[in-house]
Amino acid sequence: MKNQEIKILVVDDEPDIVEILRYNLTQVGYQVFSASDGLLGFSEAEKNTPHLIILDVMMPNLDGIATCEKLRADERFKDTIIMFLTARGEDYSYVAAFDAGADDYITKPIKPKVLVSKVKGLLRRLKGKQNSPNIIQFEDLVIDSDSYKIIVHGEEINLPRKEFELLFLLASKPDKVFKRAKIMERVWGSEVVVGDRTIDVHIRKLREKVGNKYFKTVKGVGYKFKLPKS
Amino acid sequence: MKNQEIKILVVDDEPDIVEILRYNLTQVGYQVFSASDGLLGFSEAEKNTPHLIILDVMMPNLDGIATCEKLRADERFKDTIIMFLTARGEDYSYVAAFDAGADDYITKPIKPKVLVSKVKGLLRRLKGKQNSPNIIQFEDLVIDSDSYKIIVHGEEINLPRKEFELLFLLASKPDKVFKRAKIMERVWGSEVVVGDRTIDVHIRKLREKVGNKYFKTVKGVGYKFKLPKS
DNA sequence: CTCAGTTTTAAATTATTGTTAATTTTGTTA
DNA sequence: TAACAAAATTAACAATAATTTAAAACTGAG
Repeated sequence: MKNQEIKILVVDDEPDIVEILRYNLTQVGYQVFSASDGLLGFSEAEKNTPHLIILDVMMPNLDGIATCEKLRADERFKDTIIMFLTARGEDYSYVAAFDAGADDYITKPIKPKVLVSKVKGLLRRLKGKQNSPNIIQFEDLVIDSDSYKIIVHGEEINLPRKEFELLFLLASKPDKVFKRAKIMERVWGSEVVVGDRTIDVHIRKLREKVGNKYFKTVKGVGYKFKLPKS
Repeated sequence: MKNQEIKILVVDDEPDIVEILRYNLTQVGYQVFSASDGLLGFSEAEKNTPHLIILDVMMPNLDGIATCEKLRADERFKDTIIMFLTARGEDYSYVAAFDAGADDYITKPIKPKVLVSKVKGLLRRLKGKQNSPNIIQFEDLVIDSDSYKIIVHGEEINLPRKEFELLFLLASKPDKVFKRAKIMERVWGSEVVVGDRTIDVHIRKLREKVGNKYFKTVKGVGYKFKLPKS
């Protein structure tokens, strides 16, 4: 995975700090997003699914620790690396940070070299594990998660977000049945509450657009992505 | 995975440090092994395949960095988490550590709470990955609980939920007789009340689909899954 | 603010699965 | 082996779950 493909989200209420981080990380080639408090940070994370999130501990609305807990409680971010930003000497806070599920922390004032080293180190780990290729391909179906686009025997189709994510989830483990609860958790997130019929409707749209043959209903359990040949 | 099942290897030449680590980690329930230098550490790792290894940077025979590189070069340890132990202030060393493929580091003097927090955090990540495929297999029968599907001499059959769960239960302990009450509890749940004939009917359907030879009735007691050969 | 596209809900319909009840068969035991 | 209880069998029925449609609610871009 190239640096350009790596998304980092910076969450801090001090614009100066955000800028320092953005500057240094952009310099090395990462894509940087930002948000000014925990709540906004969480929605930003939902939107971009960044690879790494840097959270300031002290923030309005939802502090770093709480944000981290919220993220860790969410299936969608189980592989996301979380890093804390803390003022030097606040010793208590970084114990709490690790308890909340953080992967590392960095102290203010920020030293660019240390920052970049840490980030690189943390991301290195990601690379090995990142066994989810951005493109899934079967006979006459290509699923490209960079552009939220699929190609069905030559024809290019853009899928809306939820539809795409549902398809991507199912297709990531062909033949595995995903229970409705799991689908809910992975595609909609644990906090959102929507009816079960919503999943059905999205499946229906996918069957329409992608092809009925790919989707198998397992009544009472969930759905699975079926390989055409088998 | 329970804490008791998690193996941690501590490699350091200072017995005091080893003891501090061992004490704190054992306290939380982990299994702790130790070795006094890099070479011994490596053989110990080969013997126990620990989930996490804590390496001191400064060690005789093979220092931490070199040991880490040696471990990382070995397929068997590609999923092992490696953590470094370093004296505070040796800034250079932890850059080198990450380069060698470390996952994290901790500075001396060791603060127990920080140590345990870090270890927990790193292991959290491991837990998600450790998913064993839930497949039971006999001669000409494969029961795959990921896909709610069975294969009987080559032929794929999709089973409805209750039927599958009943089959899975019985097949999970071949030759063990499951009492009707037990089956009821496990497949239907304790709140639901249905007649005893319901089980019979499901068994019948399974005999039809999976093959009569697998199911043995124990009159007055329940049913068991019988291995064809035995 | 408005519009187009997306997402969710609701309700009628259809399909599948699970349960029951009536009947036959089997196995056990006196 | 007759008599009884338990289990198998069958088909009809009930319950549950999914599909389909259409329309409402929401969202973000301009």
